[in-house]
Amino acid sequence: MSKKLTKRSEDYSKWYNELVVRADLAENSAVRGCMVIKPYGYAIWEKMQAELDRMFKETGHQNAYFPLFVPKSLFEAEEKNAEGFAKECAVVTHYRLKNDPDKEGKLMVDPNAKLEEELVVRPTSEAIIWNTYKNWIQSYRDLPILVNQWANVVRWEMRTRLFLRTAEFLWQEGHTAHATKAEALAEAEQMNDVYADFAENFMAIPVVKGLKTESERFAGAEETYCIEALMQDGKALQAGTSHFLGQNFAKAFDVKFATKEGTQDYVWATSWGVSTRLMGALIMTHSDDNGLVLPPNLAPIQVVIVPIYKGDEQLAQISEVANELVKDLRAKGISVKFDDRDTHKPGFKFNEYELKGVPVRIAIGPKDLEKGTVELARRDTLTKEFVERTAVVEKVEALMKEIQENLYEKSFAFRDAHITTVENFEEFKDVLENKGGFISAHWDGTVETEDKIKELTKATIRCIPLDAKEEEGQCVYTGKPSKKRVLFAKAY
RNA sequence: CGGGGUGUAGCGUAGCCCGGUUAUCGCGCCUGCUUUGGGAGCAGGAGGUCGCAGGUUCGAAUCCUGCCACCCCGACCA
Repeated sequence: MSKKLTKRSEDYSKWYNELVVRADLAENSAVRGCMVIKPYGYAIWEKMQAELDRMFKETGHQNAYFPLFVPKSLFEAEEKNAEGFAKECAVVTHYRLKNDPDKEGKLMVDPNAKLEEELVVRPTSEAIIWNTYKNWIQSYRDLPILVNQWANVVRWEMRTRLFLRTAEFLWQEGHTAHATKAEALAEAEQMNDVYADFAENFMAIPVVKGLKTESERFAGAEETYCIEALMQDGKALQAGTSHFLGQNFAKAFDVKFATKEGTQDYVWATSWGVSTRLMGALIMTHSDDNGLVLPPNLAPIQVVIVPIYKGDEQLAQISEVANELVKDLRAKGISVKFDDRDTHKPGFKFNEYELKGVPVRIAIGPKDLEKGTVELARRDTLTKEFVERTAVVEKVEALMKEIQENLYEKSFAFRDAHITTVENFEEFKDVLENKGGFISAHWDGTVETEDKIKELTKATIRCIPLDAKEEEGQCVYTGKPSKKRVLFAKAY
């Protein structure tokens, strides 16, 4: 195996897979379609969780936990939701194994231990949660309920890809109940804004906020808000969704409440989620041919210090300087690793930390001891400079902000350059084929046209941007009148 | 589930068509010495049910049959 990664330009999928594995983020497991998230990858996910959790709580939400198993009868209560997920459900049918009488040392499913009712392993938790909410809600005084759950879900996908689509994935799912439609709608929109804020300001990933078309909408939702990001290969990635569920689940699970006026009404609902798929978005937005590039906000290690030395005596001298730096940087809340392993050479370490996306690297060698400097390297620009030892802490502190901003600006510029406005179908196909990215075009609003375009080009409507201007135009495919442009793209 | 492909050491592979000593090479791993400012060099070493089962043969990684697993392209999809 070559030491260098496959280049992005050569084979984007291969580059992605190699990067995920070699940067120590995750790997395929022995279980079909399931992935092992390795400690380094999980540390990044934990940072994301912590920030999201903070944002949820800031907007009044609390965490709770609901069962992994959903009895089939509950699962099928909301018909559209059930239908939408039916084809990818793992189902538990038995509760016991026994020794196989025909095969020594082997086990078999005990046919006498068949469950009376099958249990669906949750592909999403609306059903079990709304069945529970029924018991929690009697009056408008019980509302709103603003609950989030951190959990794993299972969707038995045919084809899987590390982080982007795995049979089991980690996510958070918020499930809220409200007394009015307006309040529920505001909640759905608010949480989509939270996601956008998180993606852009924390992950440095620019996103388009929008609404899904009817055919792309969550099964069981009245309206699906989403954030769409653009990957470096020109394909779009749905990074988060927030659904206005109307009264669909309240009706399916008979959740009524007494209003202030003394009447009975069904509860209004939302649900919203982001998953470990965001890790995929992170990787495919910022990384380069040398490996992962992490925004400082997400980096488990923000600064790594690599000593360059001959002999124990020199290492001791360098360690003294390094340890002081570690202390000073930590005092500023910066996470630092001093890599004094004697088992690897500096050049090896440089490449390793680049592969892992550590934002800033400090190298200290004999020359630096002499001059009172350190060598400071940025992962995002791959530039190096010598900095006075006394100025390092201040410099690094500034770099944390600068790199975070630079990554956002870089990906914003790329995204911006890949939103192409087109007026006719020839142009549409040409841009899709040769340039990629989002295509801003008029659409006549029908499912038929959307399907036809998908069939012909593999592009789907990623969203109807929330900030789309009213303008008179003609559908890019049928020529029928249209009042707004929508964003098309090939998607992950 | 349809169409195509692949299974050889931890990873990536040669050998297979045309059967024949001890199964090739690279990375990684172990030991020693020399090294250390961009993935070290040299020397030595360990590691294999050639996916599984059966068949043909004096002899099978190689040929035949069956099975299994995985990958790619569809359908599905956060």
